[in-house]
Amino acid sequence: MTLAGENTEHQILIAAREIFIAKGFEGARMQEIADQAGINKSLLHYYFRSKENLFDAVFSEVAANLFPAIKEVLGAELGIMEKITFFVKIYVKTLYENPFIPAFVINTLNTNPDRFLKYIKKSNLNPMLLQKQIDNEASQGLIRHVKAEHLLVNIISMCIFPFVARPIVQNIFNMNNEEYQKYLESRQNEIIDFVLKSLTV
Amino acid sequence: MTLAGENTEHQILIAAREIFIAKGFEGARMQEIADQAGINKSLLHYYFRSKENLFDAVFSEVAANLFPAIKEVLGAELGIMEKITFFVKIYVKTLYENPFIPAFVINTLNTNPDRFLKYIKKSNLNPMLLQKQIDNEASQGLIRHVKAEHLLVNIISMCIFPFVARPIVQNIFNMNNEEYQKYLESRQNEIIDFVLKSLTV
DNA sequence: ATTACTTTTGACCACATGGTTAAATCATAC
DNA sequence: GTATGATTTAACCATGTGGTCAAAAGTAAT
Repeated sequence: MTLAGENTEHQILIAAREIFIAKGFEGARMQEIADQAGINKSLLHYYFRSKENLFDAVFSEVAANLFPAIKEVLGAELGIMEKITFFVKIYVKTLYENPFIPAFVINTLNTNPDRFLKYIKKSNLNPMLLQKQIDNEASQGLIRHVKAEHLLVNIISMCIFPFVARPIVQNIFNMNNEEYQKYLESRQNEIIDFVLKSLTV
Repeated sequence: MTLAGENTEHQILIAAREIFIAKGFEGARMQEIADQAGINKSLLHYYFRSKENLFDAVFSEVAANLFPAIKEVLGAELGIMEKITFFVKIYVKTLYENPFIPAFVINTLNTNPDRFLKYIKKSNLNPMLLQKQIDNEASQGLIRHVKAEHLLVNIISMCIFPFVARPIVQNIFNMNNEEYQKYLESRQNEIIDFVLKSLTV
């Protein structure tokens, strides 16, 4: 593959990513992706045989970037409290920079479950270790005892939800866009506070 | 409108609801809805002029059922602790009975924001009252001080997320379907615990 | 039974969609 | 510069889509 080719392919992926994220698999149009990439529609099929293939290329890349952050932090050499603090900060920041990805993944997850199953690639995210650490620190009286599958889901829920349900939340609390940005930022510390307080013995 | 007509219209709405929830607006096919309802495709257009209209009828009904529960509980004559307990129990139960609705709403919200805006119908959900109550109980030393817009979002996040991200969560924690059902049930008390512990002074 | 009206159907249409193909253009090596 | 292979394009195609329409079937009153 020559340089021109690689560049084109990259342009296509960028364009496809944008369109697919905005409209989902069914809502996206090959022509629109081509326009966005500034190329002929046939080129899409030249580089990626079909819409499915193109989507897969986009989705696998997007989905792949969702887990490493979690995994890395959870595996770090830190106490639970510090891990949580680190995780929330990193995760919310990541979401802040890619605010539409969670809704895209959730959408794909629920309307094309089969398509998603290809990428489950055993996330290698082993919650057993986290549970061990929790049990350990709990027996030392540092935190109260909780189940990892609840703690982790609780934290991730609170991080992600304001991004996927933004219009609702924004409306209920009567915020304009600027205020919502600030709200999202302020949630970092609020979530950390909320969780740590809850873990206090 | 005769009885036959009302019945047919109802059948259509039931079928449309099922298909739209499963596949979203773009993914749903009028023919499929007609088949599901056991009628001719033309009848869809006879009762609802267009796909948009049919979707609107479905969505407004589905969305409308999302808020009253929240509103009712929040307005009740209960202390914060009791309100939270009640709310989580009612809400998770509702979700349990309609597990695909949150993803459907989130999907619509994000891929067709304009379509959603029609239904914002000032939810009448006034968080000011909740904030007043929080401030009040906090000054009495019953709970610590928190902001309503964070507390409410935190609680709702933890209730909804496991339903919209089920495949991911189920995979990470290696649960089969039965185990996930139990997990969802067990979350009721876990969430309540988590929140109440966090509110302790 | 006839009339007037609503409900239901099958045939049809215009158009958008994903995809194909053959030719044109571009690079690169000789 | 010419031959060879990769890249790009324009013109098409088959099919699926939402939607229309006129006719058929059903319903109820007279």
